[in-house]
Amino acid sequence: MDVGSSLQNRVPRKRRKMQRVTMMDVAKLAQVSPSTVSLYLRKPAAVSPAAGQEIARAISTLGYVPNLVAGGLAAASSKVVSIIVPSIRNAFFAETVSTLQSELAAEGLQVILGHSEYGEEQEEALVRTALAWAPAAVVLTGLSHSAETRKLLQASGVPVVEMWEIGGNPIDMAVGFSHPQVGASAARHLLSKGRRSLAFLGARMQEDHRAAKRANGFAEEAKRTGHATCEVINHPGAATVEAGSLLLNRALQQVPNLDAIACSNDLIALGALFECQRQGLAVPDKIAVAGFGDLDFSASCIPSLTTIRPSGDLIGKEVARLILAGIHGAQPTGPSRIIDTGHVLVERRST
Amino acid sequence: MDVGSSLQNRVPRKRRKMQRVTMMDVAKLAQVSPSTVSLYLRKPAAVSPAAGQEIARAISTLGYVPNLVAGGLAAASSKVVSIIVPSIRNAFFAETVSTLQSELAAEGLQVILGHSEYGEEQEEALVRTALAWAPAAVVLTGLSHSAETRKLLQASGVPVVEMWEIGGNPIDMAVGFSHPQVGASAARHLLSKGRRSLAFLGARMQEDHRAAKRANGFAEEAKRTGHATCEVINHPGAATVEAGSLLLNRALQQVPNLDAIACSNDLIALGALFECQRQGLAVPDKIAVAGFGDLDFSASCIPSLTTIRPSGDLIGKEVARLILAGIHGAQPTGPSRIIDTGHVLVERRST
DNA sequence: ATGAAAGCGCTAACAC
DNA sequence: GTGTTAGCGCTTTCAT
Repeated sequence: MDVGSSLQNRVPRKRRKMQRVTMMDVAKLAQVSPSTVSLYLRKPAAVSPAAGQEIARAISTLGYVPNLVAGGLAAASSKVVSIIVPSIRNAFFAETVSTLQSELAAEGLQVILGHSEYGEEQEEALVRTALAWAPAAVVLTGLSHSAETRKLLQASGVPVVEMWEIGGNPIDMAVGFSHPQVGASAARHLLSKGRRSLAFLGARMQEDHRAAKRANGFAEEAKRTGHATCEVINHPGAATVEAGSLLLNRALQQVPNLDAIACSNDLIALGALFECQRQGLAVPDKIAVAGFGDLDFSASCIPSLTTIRPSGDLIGKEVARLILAGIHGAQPTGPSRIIDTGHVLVERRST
Repeated sequence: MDVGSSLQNRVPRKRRKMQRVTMMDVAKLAQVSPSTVSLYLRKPAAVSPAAGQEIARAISTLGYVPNLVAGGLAAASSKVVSIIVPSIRNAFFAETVSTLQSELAAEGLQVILGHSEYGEEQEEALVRTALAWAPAAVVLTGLSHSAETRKLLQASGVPVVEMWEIGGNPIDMAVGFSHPQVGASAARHLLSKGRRSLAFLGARMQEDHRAAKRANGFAEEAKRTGHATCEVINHPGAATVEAGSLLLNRALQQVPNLDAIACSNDLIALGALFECQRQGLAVPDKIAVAGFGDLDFSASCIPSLTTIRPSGDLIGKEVARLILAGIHGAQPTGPSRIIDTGHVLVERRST
């Protein structure tokens, strides 16, 4: 039992930081070399059963927890995936991040989270710190980024996945769907119901480029298909139920004989629904309402809400798949680096 | 200029990993030693203006990004805060995490996220990996954890903040409010409106201990104050609008003359509201409805929802404050390590 | 104010 | 299968 003595020279005369248990301590207790412990930790099958037993015992008696920081430094790539979304308060991104986190955690990857708040400079700063972690991958939202952000990412050589949007050219990989097409789908649906005086209600579209693209797709399809009128109305603040009420009122003022609205978000649609109820406007008889997102309440509100489901879950899964494939060696090239998760129009009572 | 020759021995004959720009490269370009660069990065004022200029120039021409992994290893504590919540899909936690992330990012700290999905074993695993990052702090949700989790955390010496609950004894620090008191507030409010046949509608209370405590507090207050009846009804699945509809129907069956309900979550309350509307039960005349959370829609739904606001934002701010105070040296002791953020009952039309 | 030197705890060749 | 040997890129005394 020479453990005690050898432990002593681990105590320097100066700094004393609670002396974390290291791999070396485990190695000593188990009577093997540190590299064997390291090997055991990464591929248990590669060490002899006997040594494995000893190591396992040592680990548990010492309560050893591997230091991933040191591991990341030595391996020159940390087990971290950095995810940058505009806001985690947004149910869409919360869903994707949640799924992504679970999928990646199952493979031993950690998620580092950042919020850009829809700002490109903020995003750039986040990307900079993200790269400082030598991450296994970085995940960004959308395809619009500052030139510097793209440069940083490209120069880093780190796998990059842009999510929630396709249709431009990605830095590296992309998983998502086309926002103009979502807008067009909504327009076609409303038009097919015989509606002709349309409005698109959106929030924060000066910053949220994806919402703006949905609005454009909607307006263009409305115009293209013929004799419908279409107004796009923006609320500069966040997409909330409250904003939905305000927007509906503005639409009512600006669009004569308004008979249908599409919203950039189900929260806005819900607010519009409430406002219609308050004003005694029958939905869908007088005004048809379509949303986007298929949120929690959309199936159960009154009337139930026709909406477009983007599948944040699926996006999360596909992003995870791409990242894990990259880590496990398979480097997909060509079209498999862009995945279209599509969108589904869910017709309910509100139209 | 002997820079060239010394650069050569950085290129080993074997692995070649895209040769990241290091602090040493910066030092060479700026004609100073690496430690001066390091110093400059941490306290720019401590190096001479001349050297500072050179270093800054070198950094920007090389596009140097410091490696935080290496820094964390050398400094024996990484600039990471690990946050573990039951689910980020839950608007409560999304709000707190969002605030926390912003506050910490402003001080150069990264947030690592984990989801326990309300499972203690899952939480334990997450805590284990969290500690593997030698984090500056770890943030947990609630006060219920496995014994092993507590032990791990205590042994690690890392600052721990438990949030969204107080009233037990925390591992280290706690920021939140008392859930039984929230339940009691709801009960008192309903009682004060003359209601006597009460029900508490909750979801996932077998796992969500905090919701269960709100239910208990509600039931006890109802009984304590006298001649009211109270039934607690649980939906095993997640707290959704859909669940709210189901729960209201069960309450209607189980409680004769039901005249008021309190819900463990505004989503459930919203579902109940919709179901009342569907069944033609006037709210609040026939049934009063109170929620918890003050979510986005609560002020604008019909009728607007009386609810209890827990202030996830404030919790996030206070947690950040505690963590930053710890890092900056000030070690608060005693009662200042437990912060009660309280709760506010927001009375609206539904009661 | 600046630099030299000694690690932080681990991984990954490579030899045995 | 196991141990030896070098680092990974940075921080931090301690001298100068």
